[in-house]
Amino acid sequence: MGTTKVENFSEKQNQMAMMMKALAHPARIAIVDYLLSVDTCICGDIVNELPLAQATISQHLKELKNAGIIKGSIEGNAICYCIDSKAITTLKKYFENISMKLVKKNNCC
Amino acid sequence: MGTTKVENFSEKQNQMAMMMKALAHPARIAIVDYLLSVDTCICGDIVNELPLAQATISQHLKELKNAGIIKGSIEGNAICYCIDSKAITTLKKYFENISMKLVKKNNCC
DNA sequence: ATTATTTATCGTAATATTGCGATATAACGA
DNA sequence: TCGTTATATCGCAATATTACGATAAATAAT
Repeated sequence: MGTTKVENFSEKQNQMAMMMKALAHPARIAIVDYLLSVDTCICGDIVNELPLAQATISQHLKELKNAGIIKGSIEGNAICYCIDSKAITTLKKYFENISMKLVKKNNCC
Repeated sequence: MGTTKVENFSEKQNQMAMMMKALAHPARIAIVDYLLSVDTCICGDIVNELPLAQATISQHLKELKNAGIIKGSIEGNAICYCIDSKAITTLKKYFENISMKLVKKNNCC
């Protein structure tokens, strides 16, 4: 136990859950916030922006990258991170679809 | 350690992360899927729909309810659950806002 | 070449999550 | 009242997550 029973759910459901999980932490939301706040996506100073140790932030960035929320490319000494709009579009569509379906329903509660 | 350093992040960031966390599990995505698939929100047969024990599903429903994703009202013997459109709107707007900001940016990556 | 800067990884401790059987609670029907 | 049905809660075991210091790796600057 303790393990999610992934095999019982659809590919899409698992994928959706994975993306949500990547954003299910305030530090990772803060990272996304920060990436949006800067003009270009050339960064490398995320560590100074967040009140967490460098190792911790590196771990959070890895999770965001694994889920496809951000992507990073090596820029000389530092690494340039930015948001992957593809993932955002998927998530946006997911909620827009739910929203649309809810309007069509006679929500009794 | 092991605890999220909630105090270091904004109210909004923590709230956003909490909602995402509620959806960060395939079973909970499946529950939302199911609630959308039925016409009315009068249910009470979620347990038969998912390949998980009743205790587990009850726990997942509790988490969704705590995060404000669903709401439930007692309907005689059973409980009527449905999606709370308020939460969905918040999440939808969050991603629409990111999407909009990304368009305005010269994404270099 | 040596040192500084930046990011990743390892190891580890503390805590959280997942899942389920067992049991409790509460309303319904006979 | 008594059994049935629906949901919640408890307690526990297995596993995952969070956080960080230490250290590694890789490039930049001197």
